Amino acid sequence: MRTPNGEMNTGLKKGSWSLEEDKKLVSYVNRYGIWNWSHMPKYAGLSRSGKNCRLRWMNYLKPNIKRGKFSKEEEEIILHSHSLLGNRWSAIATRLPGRTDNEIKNYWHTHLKKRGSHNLVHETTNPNDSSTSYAFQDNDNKNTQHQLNHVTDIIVTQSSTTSEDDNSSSTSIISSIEQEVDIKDNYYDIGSPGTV
DNA sequence: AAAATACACAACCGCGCGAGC
DNA sequence: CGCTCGCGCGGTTGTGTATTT
Repeated sequence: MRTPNGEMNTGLKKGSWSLEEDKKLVSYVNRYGIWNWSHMPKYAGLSRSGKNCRLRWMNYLKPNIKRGKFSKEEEEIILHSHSLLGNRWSAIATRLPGRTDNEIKNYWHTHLKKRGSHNLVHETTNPNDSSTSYAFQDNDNKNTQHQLNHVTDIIVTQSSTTSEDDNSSSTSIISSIEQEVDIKDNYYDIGSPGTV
């Protein structure tokens, strides 16, 4: 979109994808599968970089990708996940089957960022229920973010073992997120020497 | 009706990580 | 052990569209 139909010195096309290009990529992947993104475009007859093809496939052409507006439930999941994981969009995306990290990231920046995690705290925190106070009070808490990186693997693993087909309810997902909070809390209880 | 502004989203870029040599 | 390559991720940008003035 940046440079519609533009071309670089490398001869690789950039910018928006044409229907023809989409068709080529889809039919190639359907026929031969994904084996090597950097070599694939040549065989698929595309003047695109492998990276470009991968991005297009992952964010737009891949089967089962959900398009259109986010539901209230999805929104909730994003807010919850973001409060836990921060800007780890790919991790958040694993909780929303059919949604891509890019889509979630865009949605966050355009719809949810304004509300921010502060709002989430206000929305979810029950004064009588301290268990909901896990939402970050400070988005810029980089140390916390850094530490959270270590637990994300656990979280993602758990997510993949939790049944998560398209029909899974948001409440079950959110409750699994809340279980993750326990994991996180335990992690902090144990502590990580040398890291502050 | 036209211009200005805000919003939404596809796509690009750079970086880091892991695997293979 | 160090280097190269490919992949994936997150931040950011640019353009089309909608809304407001």
